[in-house]
Parts: sequence; structure tokens; C-alpha cells
Amino acid sequence: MTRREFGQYCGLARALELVGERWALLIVRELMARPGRYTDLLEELSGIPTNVLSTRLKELEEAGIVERRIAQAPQRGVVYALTEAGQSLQTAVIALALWGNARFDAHQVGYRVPLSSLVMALRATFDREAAGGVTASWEIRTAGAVLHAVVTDGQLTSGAGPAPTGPDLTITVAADAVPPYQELMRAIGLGEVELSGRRSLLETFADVFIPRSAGSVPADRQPHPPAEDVTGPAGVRRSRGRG
Amino acid sequence: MTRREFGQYCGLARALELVGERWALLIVRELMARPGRYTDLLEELSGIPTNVLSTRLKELEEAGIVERRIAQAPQRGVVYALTEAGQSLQTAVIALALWGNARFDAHQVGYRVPLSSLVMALRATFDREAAGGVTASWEIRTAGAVLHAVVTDGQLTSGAGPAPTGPDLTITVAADAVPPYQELMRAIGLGEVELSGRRSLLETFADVFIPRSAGSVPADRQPHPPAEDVTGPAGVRRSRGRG
DNA sequence: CTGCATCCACTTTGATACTG
DNA sequence: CAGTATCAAAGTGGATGCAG
Repeated sequence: MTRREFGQYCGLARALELVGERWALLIVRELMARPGRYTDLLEELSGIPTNVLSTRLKELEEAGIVERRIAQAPQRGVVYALTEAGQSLQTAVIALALWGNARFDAHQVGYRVPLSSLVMALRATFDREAAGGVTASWEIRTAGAVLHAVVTDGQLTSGAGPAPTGPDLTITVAADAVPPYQELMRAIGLGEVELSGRRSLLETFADVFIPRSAGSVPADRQPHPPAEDVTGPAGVRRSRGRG
Repeated sequence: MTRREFGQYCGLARALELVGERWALLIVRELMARPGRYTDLLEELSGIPTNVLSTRLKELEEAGIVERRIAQAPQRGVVYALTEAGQSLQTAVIALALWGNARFDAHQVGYRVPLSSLVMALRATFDREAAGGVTASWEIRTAGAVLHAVVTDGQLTSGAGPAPTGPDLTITVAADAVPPYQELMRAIGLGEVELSGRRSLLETFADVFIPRSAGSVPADRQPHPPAEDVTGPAGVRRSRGRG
């Protein structure tokens, strides 16, 4: 076997072979919020050992999930970005994140809020219905971090860093550290923010990003009822030893 | 730190702390298809070491994902089942499985098809629209394996093992080993099956379970366009050393 | 038989130091 | 900036043992 495989013809097993190693999906999450360099990742993923980061990046590149790009002109150096295959992990990443969000004991003190988690939360809570026809762009600044959300005719583009086009409205939330999404949205909802730009877009923002109650999930993906309790009448159990 | 934590206030990180260890999600997948005993799991997950299985089961129980039940009457012994928190992983499991399915090189020879992967595939491809108002039950038999799908007024219940109520139609597909979902559905679509019961329900079956092209995903969960290429003009980058 | 616990070789991580 | 190198600790895989 090439490398730690499960040997099952099952999409889940395959997925775990590709992105199931420790730190792998967190790297993907980072790059989902914006392409970044090795040192950006080291910083954002605080705690990841350097050798593990470089190993994962190689594996993810090998697997066609991450792309190594050589940055041009002013920046130079290596920039890592997701391939299309990598982008398409977003559905799964969001599903896992919604599930995990519902399973925090409390707001752990000392836990950092990764900027990329806010970006994912924006994408997870974006309401296509409510955004129909909307075109606007926002930049959110808090505790030295910046992220943006650009809605173009109802389509969302969001990520870490300043808005590419220059935002219609900049929302600044005072905080010592990057706040969790719910707190950020609460502050915005309560107007505990500083605005710069088209202030009327604050309301639009609140309309378009609707925090679902943590862990809730779109209706067409609700879990099905569990299979029944029993292992089946003994006589009817699936025959052993195949055949 | 209690045990291998990431220390990030991020749903994804939390999810990975709880179900990110090797084999954990595969155990969840098995129990999603039906509750089972230790030895069932050992058999279905062929390859898992016994100590790893028992360690994972303890961790998953500790995390409130798996429940240990003492089976009564004829069976006796321990049966493992998912709690509600465990069930609610299904969205994420399906999302990962769809992604992974699109990333098989070919049908790997020698790879077993886990019965539970077929159950997940049924649930993933169930079309609520098409199933509106339908009430019917099917049992599928192939290569000694049995699974069922019960649709009650448009609601799906499915799992490994025989249909709890006695199926309206039994579909038997001849095969040496459990076939991958696409092959199974192709055989059914082509009528290369043996039927027993209300034969007219074969068409209903094909209408209600519509294999999406592997990796495709409901529209409201499409990935958003990637954030732009660059790390941003150097001067505007997020300030280091926290603001 | 089920449901593990133990032992051991091997691999992967984590932490840190160091280099082109 | 973008990694290697090194080493200890933890986790995994495989085999085996054993009680209820």
C-alpha cells in the first residue's frame, strides 16, 4: 500500500486517506479563507510543528488539493492555494464546523479565534434567498484582523484580508482579540461598531448573514432517522463468511 | 491540555478533536448504518486493530457520540449505537463521502465495498422532491449482504440489514462481492435483478434514488468563489503581533 | 464465542534547533 | 522566508492472551 490506506471502496474512507491526517483540514480551512505562505500558515495555525506543516503541504499538493505558486513582482516567494479539488471540500468543512460549533463546552478562555473560522462562518450563514439581487461589499476589522464579504448580484465572495475592490462599508468592532462569530455578529446587530462608508448597508449585512443556531443544518441534509435498535433477529442476520 | 487539542475556537478544530482520530469517522459510518457489536465492527472495518477499536469506542462514548447498550433477551452482550450527537454527524459524513467518491482513481481491485457505504449512498442520493407522498419499502440483497430503504410519506429510513417491517419489494442483485453503489444502481436500472414482491415498485425506486454525478452537491452548498490570489498589498496586510 | 487487555515493533507527532 | 534535522513522546498496527 502506497501510504496508510484503508482499503475500502468508500468515499468517506478515501476522503480520510487524503485529508484525514492531523492538521490537514485545518490547513485547508486556512487556504479556503485566503491563499497564504508557509509562515502565514505557521502563524495562523499556532501550534503546528514546522515539519508537520511542510509534510502536510507536500501530501496535499501530491493529492491535488493544494497548489504551490511562485508569487511575482513585489511579494516573491511561495504562496500556497487550494486547487479546485481543494475548494470543493468546502461543503464538508462547513458541515464539520457546524457540527463542531455545537460541541464547545463554553467559550474556552485562551482559545484563539482563527480569522479563517470567521470567513467560514460568513459563508455558512450567507442566505442566498435574502441576498437575491443584492450587490454590496463590506470589510470587517477587529483586533487587527481584516476580512471582507463581497456580494455581487446575490453571489458571495468572501475571504480574509481587505476587500479587493474597496468596500462600500467598513465595519470596525473594537476588541482585544478576534471575537467568535456569534459575538462579532451580536456587536454588529447591536450597533456596537464604528462605520465608514454607506452606513445603510449595515442593515443589509444583518439581513444577508443570518447566524443559524449553531449546529442547525439545511433541511435537505437533515440526518435520516436511525436504523432500528436491534441487530435483527439472530436467524436473519447477514450471513458470515460471505456468500 | 486534556488530550490532543488544537486550542482553537473553531468548529472545525473542535470536530477534529472529537472525531478526527484515525478510524473514528469510519466507526461512526458503520453505526450510522446500524447499531452493532464490537465484533461486527471488527469485521466490517476489516483492518482495524482490536486495541484501536476499543480505544476509539471509549473516546467516542466519552465524547457523547456513541452509546453502549446492553442487549436484552436473545442476543445479550454489548451493542454500540450512535447518540443523537452522533447521528447529527451525518451531514458531514455525507459531504466527505461525496467528495471522496469523486477522488477514486478507478475501481480499486481488491477493495471491499462496505455495506455501510451503500447505506450512506442511499441516503445521499435520496430525492425528497421525487419522494413526495411516496410510501414503500425495499430490501436489497447482494452477495450475502442485505440493506433496506423504507419511505414513509416521503421520509426515508434506511440501514443495513433486512427491512424491519417486511419489504414491499425485494431486489436481489447477483454478485460475487458487494458491488459499489453506481454498479448496484446500474444493475437495478437495467433490470438485471431478481424481484420478489410488488414489482412495479422497482420504477419508483429508481425515481426516488437518483445518483447524483459523484461529487456533485446541493446548490445551496456550492463552494463560494475563492478569495483572490494575492496576499494583499504588503502595506495593508493584517498587522502582526496582534493589534 | 464476545469483548476486550497486553505486548511489541514501527510510525507519526510535537518541540525545538538550525540552515540556504 | 521556507523550510530540514533531530529526538523524545505518543499513537498505530499486528499478534496474542484471556476472562465471562
